[in-house]
Amino acid sequence: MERKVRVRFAPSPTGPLHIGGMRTALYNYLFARQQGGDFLLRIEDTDQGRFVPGAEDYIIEALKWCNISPNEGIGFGDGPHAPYRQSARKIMYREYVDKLIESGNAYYAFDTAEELEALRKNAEANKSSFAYNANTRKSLINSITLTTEECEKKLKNGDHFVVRFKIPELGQVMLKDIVRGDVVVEVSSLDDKVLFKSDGMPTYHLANVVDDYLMQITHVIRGEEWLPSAPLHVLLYRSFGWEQVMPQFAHLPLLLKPDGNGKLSKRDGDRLGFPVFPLNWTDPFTGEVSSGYRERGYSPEAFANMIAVLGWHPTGEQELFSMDEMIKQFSLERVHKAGAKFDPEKTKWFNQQYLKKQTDIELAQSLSQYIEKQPKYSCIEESRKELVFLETVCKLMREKVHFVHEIFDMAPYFFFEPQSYDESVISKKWNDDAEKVIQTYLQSLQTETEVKSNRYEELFKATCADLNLKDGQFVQILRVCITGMSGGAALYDTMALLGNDIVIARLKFALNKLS
RNA sequence: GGUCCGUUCGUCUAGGGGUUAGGACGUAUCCCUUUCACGGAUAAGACACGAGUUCGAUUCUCGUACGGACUACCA
Repeated sequence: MERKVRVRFAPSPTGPLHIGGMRTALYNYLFARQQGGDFLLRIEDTDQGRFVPGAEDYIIEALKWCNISPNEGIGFGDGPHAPYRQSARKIMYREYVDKLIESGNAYYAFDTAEELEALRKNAEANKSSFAYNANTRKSLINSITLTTEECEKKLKNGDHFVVRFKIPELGQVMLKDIVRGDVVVEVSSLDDKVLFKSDGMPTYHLANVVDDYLMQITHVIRGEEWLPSAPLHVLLYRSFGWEQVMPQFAHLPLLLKPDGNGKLSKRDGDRLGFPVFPLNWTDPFTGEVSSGYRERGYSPEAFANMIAVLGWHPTGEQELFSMDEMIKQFSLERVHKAGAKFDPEKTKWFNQQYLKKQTDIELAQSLSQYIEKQPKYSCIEESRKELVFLETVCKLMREKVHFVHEIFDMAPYFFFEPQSYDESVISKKWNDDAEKVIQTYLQSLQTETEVKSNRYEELFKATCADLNLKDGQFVQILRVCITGMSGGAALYDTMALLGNDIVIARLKFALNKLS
């Protein structure tokens, strides 16, 4: 019988999600939406020692920002399988561990962490390695080596114990992975992983399998770092007798560092100057702030598009995909096998592409929000904060930027009176002729009212012609006098927007400063 | 070390037994343009290596090299 597709994103709230985690969430979401299935968010907080305040809220906020909405789970209205936080499901796991112990697939182990650590160190010193497995469990302290009485006594005593999975001695596990094909592993290479910790909490392996079963998950889409433990998970399903409803696996390629090798980590962002997180994050312990894509001015659509094509691509040469297009075209079969090196440069291009799709007024609204947060906001004249003004600014600047905020950052002359003038242009082009041109132009402007863009141009050309000079040589000078800068928006349009009074004032000021 | 995964321009990728191996980012040059951009055009730039299968392999198989993940009472 065809089951309804149900997938989950199951992060651990140990810090902010980075772009790799966001991509995993996205792929789960795309797949669920395309298949008409469910997508749920489950919080895997079985390690109480790694709890980080705020991390869970961060995850929810990041998903919402990116329009990756689970239809079930923490932060999204829960659902029929609540609770969706593993710490709140704690009591359920014990029942399942007991089943495994009863069926002989798991056993109590009483070795302390220190004892095992010593064994590991020892093995390392001998250039070998220690694993709790079929060979070594016979000589360690557990319910296999202990008599039933001894074991019960220890349990009754309240001695600390863990429950370990008993890996079969012989055989192979075959894992069918949608991305990678069949992966075969000898069970003898696996070790007896802890399923149930001495603090009464399950480990990831147990909780993940039990919850996926209970929540009727059909596809496990997760990062490649889980591939090595996937055979264990298969064995777990088998031991529980759940193999018929075992989810299909799809292990996603890793996101790699832009420089060198290795998987992208939280540190790389600060080191290389680009965000690795969707949103800003302040570490609650150190106060350290890591920057996010949202705060850097990326649109969520651009962000989603850019992470989606890092490891997945449909046939053809399309690069830009709306969320709906991605939902339509996504397929796990077309996810790459190899890891993708993250390229921070290309992210800017993606944002630019999405910026181009926005209307002037939409841009003006975003720009307005940005300007309000500027320290010099109060110095800006009121009329230049108005949307109609900003709309024209955006119209003039939109082709020149990757981000809305750059409109403000790159073109301060729309908001402030220039105080200094680009030295490279002045030193090269400011001379007696230039002064004469600006002087004459200023005079003719003073006789005009309501000057339009093409009139500014006409007048400037006429001014130069009257002086027997070529206008082309002096346009740069005019630009610098008006804006202070050597590059920027279409000059005469800029002047028209600013208005004749401002233009005259700026020319006077410049003449004063430069001559 | 062991287990597993991977390898097409610098990067993201399309392709796939016979192709001038395509696109995008970035880089360079040119055109457009009074600037800066946008846009357009052009250029440089890749099938890791060695065998095998085959008339033919970048594509299939096997090795080698290189890279990566995992190897906790973390997820």
